Amino acid sequence: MDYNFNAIEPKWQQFWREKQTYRAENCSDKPHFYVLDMFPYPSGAGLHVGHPLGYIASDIYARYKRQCGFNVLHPMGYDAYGLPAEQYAIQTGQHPAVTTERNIARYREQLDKLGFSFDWDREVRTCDPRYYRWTQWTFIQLFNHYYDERRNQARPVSELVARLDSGEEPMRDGREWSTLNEAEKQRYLMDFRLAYLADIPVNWCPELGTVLANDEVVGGLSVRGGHPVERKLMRQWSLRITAYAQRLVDGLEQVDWSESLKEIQRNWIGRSEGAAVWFPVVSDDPALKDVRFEIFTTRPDTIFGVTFMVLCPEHELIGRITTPAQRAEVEAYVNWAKNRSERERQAEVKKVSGVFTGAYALNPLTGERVPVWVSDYVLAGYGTGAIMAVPAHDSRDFAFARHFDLPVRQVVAQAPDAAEDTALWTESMDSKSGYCVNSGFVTGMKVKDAMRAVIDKIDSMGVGHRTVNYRLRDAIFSRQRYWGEPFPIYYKDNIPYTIPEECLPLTLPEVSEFKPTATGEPPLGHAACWAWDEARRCVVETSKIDNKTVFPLELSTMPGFAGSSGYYLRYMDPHNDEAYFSPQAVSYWKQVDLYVGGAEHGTGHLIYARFWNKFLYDIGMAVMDEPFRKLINQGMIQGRSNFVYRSKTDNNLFVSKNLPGRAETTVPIHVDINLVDNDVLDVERFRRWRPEFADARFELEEGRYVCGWEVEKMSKSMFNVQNPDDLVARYGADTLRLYEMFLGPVEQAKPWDTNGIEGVFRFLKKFWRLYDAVDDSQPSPAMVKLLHQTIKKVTDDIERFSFNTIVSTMMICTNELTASGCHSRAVLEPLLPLIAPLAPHIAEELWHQTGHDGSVCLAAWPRYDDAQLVESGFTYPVSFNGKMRFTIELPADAGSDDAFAAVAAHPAGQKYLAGATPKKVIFVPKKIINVVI
RNA sequence: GCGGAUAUGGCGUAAUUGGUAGCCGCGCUAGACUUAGGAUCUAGUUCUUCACGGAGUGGGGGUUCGAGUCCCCCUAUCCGCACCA
Repeated sequence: MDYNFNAIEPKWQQFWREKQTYRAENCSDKPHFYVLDMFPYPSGAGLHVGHPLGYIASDIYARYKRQCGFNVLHPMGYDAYGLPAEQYAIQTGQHPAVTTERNIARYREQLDKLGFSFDWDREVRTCDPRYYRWTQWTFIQLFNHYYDERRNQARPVSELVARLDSGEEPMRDGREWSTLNEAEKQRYLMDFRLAYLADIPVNWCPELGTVLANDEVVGGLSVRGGHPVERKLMRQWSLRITAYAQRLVDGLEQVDWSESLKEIQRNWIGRSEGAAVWFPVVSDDPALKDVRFEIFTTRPDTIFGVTFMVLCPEHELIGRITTPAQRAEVEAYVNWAKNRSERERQAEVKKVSGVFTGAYALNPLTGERVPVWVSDYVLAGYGTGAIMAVPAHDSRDFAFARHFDLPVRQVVAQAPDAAEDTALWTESMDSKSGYCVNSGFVTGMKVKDAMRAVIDKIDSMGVGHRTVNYRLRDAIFSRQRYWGEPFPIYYKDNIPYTIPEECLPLTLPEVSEFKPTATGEPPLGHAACWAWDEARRCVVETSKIDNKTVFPLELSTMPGFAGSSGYYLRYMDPHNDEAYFSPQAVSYWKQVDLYVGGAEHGTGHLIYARFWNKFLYDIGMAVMDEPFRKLINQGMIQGRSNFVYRSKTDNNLFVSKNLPGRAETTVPIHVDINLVDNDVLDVERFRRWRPEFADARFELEEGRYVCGWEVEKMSKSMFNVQNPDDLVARYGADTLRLYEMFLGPVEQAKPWDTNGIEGVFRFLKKFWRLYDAVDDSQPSPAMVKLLHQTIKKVTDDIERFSFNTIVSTMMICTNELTASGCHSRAVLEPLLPLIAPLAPHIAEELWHQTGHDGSVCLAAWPRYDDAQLVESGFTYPVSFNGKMRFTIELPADAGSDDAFAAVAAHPAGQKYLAGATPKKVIFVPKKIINVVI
């Protein structure tokens, strides 16, 4: 019988569905294991071959663990809120819920065809009220907690209020708590809440009525529509993720992630140690008597080289310190800087700009007067928005000093007694190696020692202290969008209050339009029913707002990362209507043991989810501080485009790639990769592809038209998108699964290329044929050894996620069994559980054909036997005195005399034994031989 | 500019982690079988040479009996961050 995947695959997929083969229980005697994929956003385009790469890898591991006797949780769901569905809604009026539902159905259909072992019973969708209820609930908890720096964890705001009420804790700004009214108290508490409302500079596009991300603005105009964009302060919800910066850095030590991804996160968080120093303003004006700037520096050792100071254009002190003579110029500059988009500013980094305020500050260590400048090379969002400029040892300060002709003073040199460095005529010396010079009490010290000494000094003088700064910013949590989670927030006297937890979910209301309102409010402003009745505790018509008992609800919605930050916890207990997840469920599964997904989420989802989890840990919900124990980043699948070459002189003539006539062709033209097989063009289908090619003629090489190719991004416009459905229809899911793994290491980025898929398909057919006539004959020792080698290799490879080599190993095994005509049940049967994780359908079918009941996907993982492995000749790795090690191959019947001789004959043996035989050779098969000389 | 990674046949890759470089697959060459196929099987395929042999893991140096693997210096490509004080 032929290998008919079309009959086999649907049959077993149905079998698994009916028997609920992959259902996970929340309690079991077995050890638990949680394998998770990053859930997809169900886009209208459906799955392409890049999506399943990670899913296949995780599925292999999940199946393997199941066969090893683990209770495996392997769920799947959808990140269903998002922009594309909403953009589509604006264009067509089609409700995002409808398109999302349709896309999910299509995704599910595509996923089902690939034979994944997901427990679909646990599916979650972020747009499902039964799910986002808990996203809203978490937001309320964030709102109601603050970060206690001393205990280093989130604590209820109510505790803080109690301490303020009792007078145990003074207010930070020195005011008296008991004298404040409700609004003032709430405003004060807002600076502590982990979810807080604050004025934040954003890119606001009045025409589009929305905030735009930096990458949506070019040259001060919106990418979509080309409307002007202004920098504007807007009240936005934010999450105080910066409170967790240190723990987010520290937690990386506990997780098994690639070093490069950890490094990406460390850089993103950007921890830097340094000092905060106060520079008092020099002025006769009594109003400025106690005014001082706080600066942050990582190079306190260079404080003796400060020749000027720079404030960011947004700095609050600029208005107060600017002298009348400079006022007009400063205001013009600040204004200019303010209206520059983030994009423009970044594009013109090398252009030096700035203006002198007329004011001077006092260097607290030297007592020297230095001018204070304003420039946009100092960023408002980092440190204190003010710096001490040391042009000799900072390249940016150097550029500024050269441009405005400010003095440059060397305070670090390669040697303590070095002459002044002429290199400083052209560039700064930023290196931290060397010695301090011209630096008062630290002169002659090494830079590193001076850093410590200066910090100690400013600390004792009371003009500064040691401190740590982070590059990480708080996460803006508001979106002026419809298709997202509504905030469980209403406003009373402009003060936000949370909806009572029992009233959740606060379901997304229907709106008449998905666009912003005429007054520039988010789409929820169109909702007829979007007001909160405080007394009746329910949502009522917007028209009933009276600000006495009925109040307006928040109109913006949460961003995409809200729903994806805790979904992995919900899978543990997805049907729970009483809680996010039960304590029993979370204390059973604990955390994700293996997480598979793209590295592009390194600075987004993977940071937010860790923050979310740490917060839930602090409030006693999660039981682990880190959510994802091991993480594998699947490499991006790029497209492999094909090209045809059109003659310059004849529009209908196409020249094959390797012909001399190629030189006389135009730029290569993209051709749909579905018309190409192994780079050979199907000329008939090409003519039918588009009317303009109907009359195409071809200059062929050896009767074929060979296309050119190039690796590009996978995109529709390049006709290089590969749809997995086509390949499943042609080769079956098992072949596709195997081939995606065979392509190369999972973690490596690689172009999609179907050129090798035939080989994998051939292997499965060959494997299938092995089982044509299984007999009960005694296998030869060589075949037994082959079996055990295969088991060992496959087991090792799965454990180290080297899935591409598993396929090779199975191919070698199949080739050898075929070549020696082995059909022995004793060898063939154990191979089936072995291949089941990779190609579950064929394994299942053959398992039944060899006379088994039940599912091979639940059958025990085969064990290898060392004794069988060494049956017929094997390799001894050898070590000399535990130091040297090398491999000697010996026949199976070799005795210790042969081992002595082999060691002595080996180059290493000749050198270290000098012709003598070793006294003793200890050898353990497949391990080490110690040679005693 | 800073940080990280990678570099092996015509192509995708492998190498028991310091021990015979090129497994497996694609492609290619030759052949077998054939009811002519996008089927199956066999042999060959790093380069160079008629051959013996020689060279060979981006380039250069080093450690070692022995280096694709470890160390130093370059080069190229990819990714992340980017005026972060």
